[in-house]
Amino acid sequence: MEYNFEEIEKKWQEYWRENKTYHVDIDHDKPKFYVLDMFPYPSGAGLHVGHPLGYIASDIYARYKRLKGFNVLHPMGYDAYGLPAEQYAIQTGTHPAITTEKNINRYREQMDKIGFCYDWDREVRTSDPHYYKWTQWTFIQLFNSYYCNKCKKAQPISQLVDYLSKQGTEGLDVACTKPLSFTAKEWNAMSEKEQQETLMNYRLAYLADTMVNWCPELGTVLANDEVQDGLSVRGGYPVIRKSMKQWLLRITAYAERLLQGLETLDWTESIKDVQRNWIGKSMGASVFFKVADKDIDFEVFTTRADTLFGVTFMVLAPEHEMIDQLTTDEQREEVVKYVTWAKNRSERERMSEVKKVSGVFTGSYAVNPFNGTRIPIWISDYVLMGYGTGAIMAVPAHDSRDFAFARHFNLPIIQVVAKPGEEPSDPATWTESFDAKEGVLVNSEFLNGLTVKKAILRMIEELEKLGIGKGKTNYRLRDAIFSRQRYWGEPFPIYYKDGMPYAMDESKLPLELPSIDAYKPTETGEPPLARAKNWVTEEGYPIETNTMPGFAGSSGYYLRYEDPHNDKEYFSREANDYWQNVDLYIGGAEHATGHLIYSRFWCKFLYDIGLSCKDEPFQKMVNQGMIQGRSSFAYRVNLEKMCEYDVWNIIKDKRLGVEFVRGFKDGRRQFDFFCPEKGILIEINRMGNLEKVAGAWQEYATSKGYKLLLVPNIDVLNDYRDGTNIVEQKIKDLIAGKEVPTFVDGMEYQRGIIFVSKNVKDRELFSDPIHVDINLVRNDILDIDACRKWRDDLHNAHFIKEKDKDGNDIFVCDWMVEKMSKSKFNVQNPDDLVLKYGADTLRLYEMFLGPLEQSKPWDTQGIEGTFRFLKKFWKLYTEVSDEPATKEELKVLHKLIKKEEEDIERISFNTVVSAFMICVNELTDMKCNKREILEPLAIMISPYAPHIAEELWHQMGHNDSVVNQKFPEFDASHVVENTFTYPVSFNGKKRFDIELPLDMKQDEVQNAVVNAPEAQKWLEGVTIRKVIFIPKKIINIVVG
RNA sequence: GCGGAUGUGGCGUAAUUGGUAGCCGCGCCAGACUUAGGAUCUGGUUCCGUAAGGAGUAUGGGUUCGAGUCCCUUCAUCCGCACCA
Repeated sequence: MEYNFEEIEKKWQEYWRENKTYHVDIDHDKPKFYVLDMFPYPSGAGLHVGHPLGYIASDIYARYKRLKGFNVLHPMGYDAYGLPAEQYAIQTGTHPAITTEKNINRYREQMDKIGFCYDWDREVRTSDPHYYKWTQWTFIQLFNSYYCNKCKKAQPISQLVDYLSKQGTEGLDVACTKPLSFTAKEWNAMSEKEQQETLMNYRLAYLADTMVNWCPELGTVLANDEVQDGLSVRGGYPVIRKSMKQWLLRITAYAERLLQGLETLDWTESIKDVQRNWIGKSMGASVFFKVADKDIDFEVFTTRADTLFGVTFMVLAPEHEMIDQLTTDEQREEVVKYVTWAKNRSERERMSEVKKVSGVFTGSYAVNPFNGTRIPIWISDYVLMGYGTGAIMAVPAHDSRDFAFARHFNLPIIQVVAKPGEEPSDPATWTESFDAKEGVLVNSEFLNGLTVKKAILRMIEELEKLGIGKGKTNYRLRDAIFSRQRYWGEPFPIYYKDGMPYAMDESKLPLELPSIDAYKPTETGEPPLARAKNWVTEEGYPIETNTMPGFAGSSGYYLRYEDPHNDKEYFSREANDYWQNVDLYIGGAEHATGHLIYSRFWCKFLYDIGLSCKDEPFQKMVNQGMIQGRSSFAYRVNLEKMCEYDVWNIIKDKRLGVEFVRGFKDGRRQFDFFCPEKGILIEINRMGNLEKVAGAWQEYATSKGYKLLLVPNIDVLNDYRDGTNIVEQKIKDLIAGKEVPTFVDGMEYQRGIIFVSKNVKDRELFSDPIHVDINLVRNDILDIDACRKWRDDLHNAHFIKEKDKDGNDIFVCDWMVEKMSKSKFNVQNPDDLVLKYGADTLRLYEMFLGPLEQSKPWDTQGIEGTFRFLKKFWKLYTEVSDEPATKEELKVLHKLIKKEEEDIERISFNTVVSAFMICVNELTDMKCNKREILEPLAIMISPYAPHIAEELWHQMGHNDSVVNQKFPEFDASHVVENTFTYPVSFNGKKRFDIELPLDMKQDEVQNAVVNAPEAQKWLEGVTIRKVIFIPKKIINIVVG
């Protein structure tokens, strides 16, 4: 019987659906395992072969764990809110829900064909009110919480209100936007509105005026990770900085926990590094500097308190609030000019002109607290308001940016750190700063002689003693902007009373997204929700018109899968106690600073309020690499270049008896070829171009006494096609002194693209590669007929072919690895492959391609190999016998059991496919058809190729699903050997093999090897110095 | 500039702890069968060399009886971050 994958796959997909094979429930008799794929956004383009890579890997892992006795949670759903559907809505008026639904159905259809073991009963969609009810609910909890720095967790805001009413801000240590200071009396005297305003300083979800990334084109605000190089990641539209009232999440409160938590996670170092970098913790000191002749001071943040004696100027960011106070009257005009200029620069300009030094002097001086030196205070945009205090102490000797600034404005440079063992030198002679992370302090009074590390500590000590500074930790992480001026997102459960926001009562949830007439912002620039009718509470208070960003719904989705139909709570205690967090999370690495950090924050908050039993969402994560496309190119002839090339081949090297030169120039005139001896000028070009210049050039030629030959490209091409050699004949006639018409109209030129095969000689001199559809190419050989039909403009294309070794004409294409994309005609669609080879082949091949984490090109041909393997596998089961298996057969099986277990556990899926192939090759050679081998083998391949496994399992007489079996136990006794074939090396170079019993002792082994006939040749004339014998590994004889 | 990753046949890769470099597959070569195919099967396939043999895991060096693997140097490619004080 043939391997009919089409029938088999359809049959079992239906069976699994009908029998709810993949439905899971809490089962306290089994350990749980949670395998999750990153939440997909259902884009309109559907899946290409790169998308299912991670899904197949997680599916294999999930199925494997199930065979190993785990109760495996493996759900799938959709991150259904997103910009593309909304952009489409704006353009066409189609409700984004309709577009999204359509895309989801397409995704689902594609996924179903691949045979995943998702429990679809648990599917969630972020745009479903049953789901976003809990997104809104979580937002309310964030709104009603603050972060206590002492107990290091979120607390109810009511507790803070209580505290403030009793003690004011005295002794308060909580996360806030700005440190405030007031007494209990003052607090109690505040109006309700004032109190609400004050609380905004502490809430974990708060409303504030912020500089945001505003994208006018998209009409919305974007998060930092949604902007790249001043352009929106989605769409590539310009982004400007703008101040707007926005909802923010106080993620900065969790900076330290987000950083520390990384240590407990089994993620790649590179992703952890990206997150560490994003959080950007730096430990240093905050120092207050007094301003000379004024009774004010200002604060700077530095990580290098040790270099305080090297400070020769101060720099403030142009947005610094004290600029006005610090600017002297003489400097005012210039300062205002500079600040205005700096503030109006776009983020893009500022970033692209990083190297340009600009700045202005305020006229004021700060005072060095230790030696009283007056330090000029400058303003420059190389200092950012958003980091630290927006003011720095500049140490030009040891900071490259300060150095550049000092040199530009001629400010002094003082060296305070010397390289260990080196004398300080004159900074005036330096060409760059010495960014000394290690070294010994000099010119620094009480710090002299200390190492950098010790000096920092000592300086902080001194600062604290004087009460003008203290050790401080700074984070680069910013609070997450949580408002979007869009329609297609979760509405905020917030209404406004007296201009102050209030959270709705939880009983009002979900607050459903209203329908509106158009999806654009209003004429007055308000978000689309402002178009909704009656967008007010029952009491008539207006409801927030912003919606939540994409990461709102995707931050806690993995928890909802644990209890997706719960109407009463986000998820039940019971479900969460059982399923806990995700054990294995598979997805791309591109979410490192977005989803993966927001989810961790979300989780930690839910942990703090006692909802999630774990404070990290994804215990182990694997980031699959990208699948790249293998594009095919045909070389397209550049007519000009080719014709010149052809003619040159006729005349070069005195082939026609006279010398020609290429590229002859006379003044502004330039000709392709020139023969000085006979005075012949030759120019090759398009007919049209030749006609234009013919008159003038003829005149020039006549005046010089030259003969002119203008050759239309077409003549050269005709020579090429029919070998008439008219061009050659013309040139010969000219040389012979005959009269030749300057140019003769050639035949009618049929416009058509000319292609040239890859290995045609000198092809690179006259052709350029263009993409051709990979479906037209097989083994790099182009199907010319198909290519002609592919595009209208190729109907009459001409192909210059080459010969293969049998003398057949073929057209060879070149290839290149690049991104898989429609425009490159290199997209492989999983549906097509499933149709042609079946899902099992596709699954195996995607894994076989290489290590999951690595990026690799998709080889269109390679899939045939795995297809052949499955056919070979199928054949093993043709007639299953009940005879007992032989020792060798058992050994083959158990080798595979061990290999598969070990490799799946270490996420090495590609090597398992190889191992299957080796096993099947060996069993085929042995003609093995024993049930004792084939039954466990069917179970073992089921994670990879579930359909064929299920079919064969049933064919062998079983009525239950292969999915519910147990993974076979490895029995080491089947693989023990009593002999080993040792490689014998001389001086580390392997010379021959020798089979020896494993229990042989060193001296016996030595004897056997030295006396082996193959060894004699290598022992001749040398002495044995040493014999290395490693049992079961190698024998190495050192001779000399 | 900083940080991370990767570099092995024509191609994708394998070699799990320092122990036979190139498993498995694609492609290619030869053969068998054939209704002469983009089917199937068998054998071969790192490079140089007829061979014996030699060379060989980006580069140069080191440690070791032994290095793709460990250490140092340089180069290339990819990714992330970037006036972050």
